[in-house]
Amino acid sequence: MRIYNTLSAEKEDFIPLEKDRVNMYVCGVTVYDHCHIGHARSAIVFDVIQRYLKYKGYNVRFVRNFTDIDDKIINRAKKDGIPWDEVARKYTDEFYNDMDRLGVARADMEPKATGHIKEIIDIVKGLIDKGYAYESEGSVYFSVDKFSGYGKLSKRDKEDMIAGARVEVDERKKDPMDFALWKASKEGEPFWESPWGKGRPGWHIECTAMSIKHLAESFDIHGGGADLIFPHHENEIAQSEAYTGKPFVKYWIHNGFITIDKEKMSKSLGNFFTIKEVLGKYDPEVVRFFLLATHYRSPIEFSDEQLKEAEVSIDRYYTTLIRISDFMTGSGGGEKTTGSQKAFEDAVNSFKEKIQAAMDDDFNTAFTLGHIFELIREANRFLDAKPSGQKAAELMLKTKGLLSEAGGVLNIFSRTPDEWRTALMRSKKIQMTEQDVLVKIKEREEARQKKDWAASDAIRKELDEKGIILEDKKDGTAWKIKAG
RNA sequence: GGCGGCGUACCCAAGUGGCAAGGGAGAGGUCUGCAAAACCUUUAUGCAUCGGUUCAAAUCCGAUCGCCGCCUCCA
Repeated sequence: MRIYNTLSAEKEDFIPLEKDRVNMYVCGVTVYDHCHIGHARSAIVFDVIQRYLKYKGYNVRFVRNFTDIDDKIINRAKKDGIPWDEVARKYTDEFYNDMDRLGVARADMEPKATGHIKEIIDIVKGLIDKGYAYESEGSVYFSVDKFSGYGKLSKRDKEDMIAGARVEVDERKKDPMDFALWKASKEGEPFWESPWGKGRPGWHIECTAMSIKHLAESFDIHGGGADLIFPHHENEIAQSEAYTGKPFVKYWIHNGFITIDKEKMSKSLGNFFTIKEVLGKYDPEVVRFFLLATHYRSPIEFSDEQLKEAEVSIDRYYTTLIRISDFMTGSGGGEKTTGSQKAFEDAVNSFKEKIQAAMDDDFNTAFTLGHIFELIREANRFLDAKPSGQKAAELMLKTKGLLSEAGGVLNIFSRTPDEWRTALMRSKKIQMTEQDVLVKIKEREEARQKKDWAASDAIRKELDEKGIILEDKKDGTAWKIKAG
């Protein structure tokens, strides 16, 4: 398996520190507001990575934190006139609600910064003792100059950064590049007692404390959005390696952004859609598919059109599933081989290998989806040739299993076609009930018996205008929701 | 200004040295009472542009143009 490592800036063979075991830490969210679709991308990307590692047989320990104390939370609390911890609680609940809907699994450990104040203080003390940090007016800063590897993740040196000009000016720091490990609290702000007085943790230190506590001083994978590379992850490396004297993380994985009109979606630009908004228009599976149809490191332009295409693609999957089960229930008869059987068998037999090769190559979910649709095409082609008999049934059953296994890693394609149709009815806000549709189908069937094609077509048209498509089959009329 | 990334068909998007995946849209066809679905054919001798290396380049190297990100809280 190969993974692109931000630290080395190239794809590397994945060799965990401990055989068959993967320790993985992903930066979660700061709970001060609703999550937007960019947060969804990050969560889904690492959810899939975590699922695939488990699928490969690794014993994965996956930690995803919550930042539940921070300036933004304090400001939000002031603005809303509620206690800061209520803000944190509220948006933690919102996060879970969004993630559950998106099919993002819970991590094995989901620690919070405020639950690790003691560990944080111990590390800050340790860093002061080792000479990497200093106290100033009740705050503690990390001295960037003391850590020689500073900049190795974000590939920049100190001079470059200062040349960038926008470096925070703060009288209390010895050097403008230094960052806070512990922040003295102002009047009326939440605080914890510490050797340096009342205060709260800086942003970066919580991840050091929690990853060391719940994983180890050195672990395999650390992930997050690409915007965390600097300063967050760079600072994490500095303080962690200074503290332990050991390499902090072996593989750094960062996902790309979602863009709107080519610009990064962000809170500050205001060009974002919340997860809730998007899920008001599209089924969660559609959102997941849309986000996984592009490689995790590439930017994704958020687009209604692309979301609709994702919906059409998923519909193609479930439509094929219906064809397969129609075939299974109707398949009797003698063995009948067809011309397309060989190609289909090849596709079936090579499928698993292709999927794993795609995922092994830096988690290429887009390529994986390509393979899935290749198999779908072969299955449809095979069915078009009207095969029959035991051998054909076995092949179809195997196909169904393979598709479901691949879908399982991505956590899509896990519903029944009926559930998908119901989900589409909901997300497209179709006004008719299933019962209404069945009544119309019956009416039309009667017209068709009488060969009253005008009446029959009128009903088809009427339903079509409501987004419902009728399909006449040998044993009756089926219906589906128009996707896209 | 420094550092990094991207540019593949009408749209989206894989592919990082060996015949250009996949999805959508378009056109034609098979099937159908008509449809839908599905399948078949078709749509890049071409991968921003110009050079170079190589038996072989979308892929490696150099230059140019365009777009974006990070350097400040950010997924």
